[in-house]
Amino acid sequence: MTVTQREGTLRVATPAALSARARAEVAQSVARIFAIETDLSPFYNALADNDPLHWARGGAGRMLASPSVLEDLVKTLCSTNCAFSATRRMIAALVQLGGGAFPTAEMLRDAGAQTLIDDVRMGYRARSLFEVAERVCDGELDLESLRAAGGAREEAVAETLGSLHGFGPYAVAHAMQLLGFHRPLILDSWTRPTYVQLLGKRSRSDAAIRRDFARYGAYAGLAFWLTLTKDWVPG
DNA sequence: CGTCCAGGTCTAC
DNA sequence: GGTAGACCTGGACGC
Repeated sequence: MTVTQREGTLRVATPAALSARARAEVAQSVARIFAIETDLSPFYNALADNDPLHWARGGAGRMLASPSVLEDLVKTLCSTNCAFSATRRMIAALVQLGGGAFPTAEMLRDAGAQTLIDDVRMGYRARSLFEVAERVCDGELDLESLRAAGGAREEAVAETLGSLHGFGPYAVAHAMQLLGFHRPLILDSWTRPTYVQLLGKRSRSDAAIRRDFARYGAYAGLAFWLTLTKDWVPG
């Protein structure tokens, strides 16, 4: 499957023709991957002409996400306390567990925590992932309802995510960005030094960093991310 | 071959 | 409320 952009429209090409049902599923997945329902116009409109992020009005700021919230949370969990190469290895192992696609909550639960340890080699993260999978299967946790585009409340989402084992401040902030809540700053061992270097300073506390972006209000976390990744944007 | 630690978090003081 | 110590794993290092 390939996705191309032309004249403000995303076009999806598949190797073979799809049924109407499959087309709808692909369309929904692509929409979620590119956060189509996220409306960034309040952020863009609030940027003054002399704002250092004024360039973002060209359309920057969409976070690439996964088709499902579960997948985003698992990927986030697998990014904690390890090198990015390890994150990718764990995700690849999970996809193998899923038979070539990302596994469902049922598949993760049925696999069992020990398989997550022995085969996926997730280490102590296996417990956290298994607990989430179990709660989703039990109907106790409705992850898809946490999307901003679905009308979820920011405070409630932060509380729910924070209550999950293995989800501390970094993981919650990261997951919330992917869910369409752009306030929390993703503070980790990459963003902190990157920002400090950008500032040309020797160090800066988390509190000071938050103060630097407080004026962006509900988009503070997005503003922080855009500041760090400006050189990722072509042109 | 041992030590360190990377896109952190939890627990126990 | 703040902070050591432990925690799986596997690359990257020093010796």
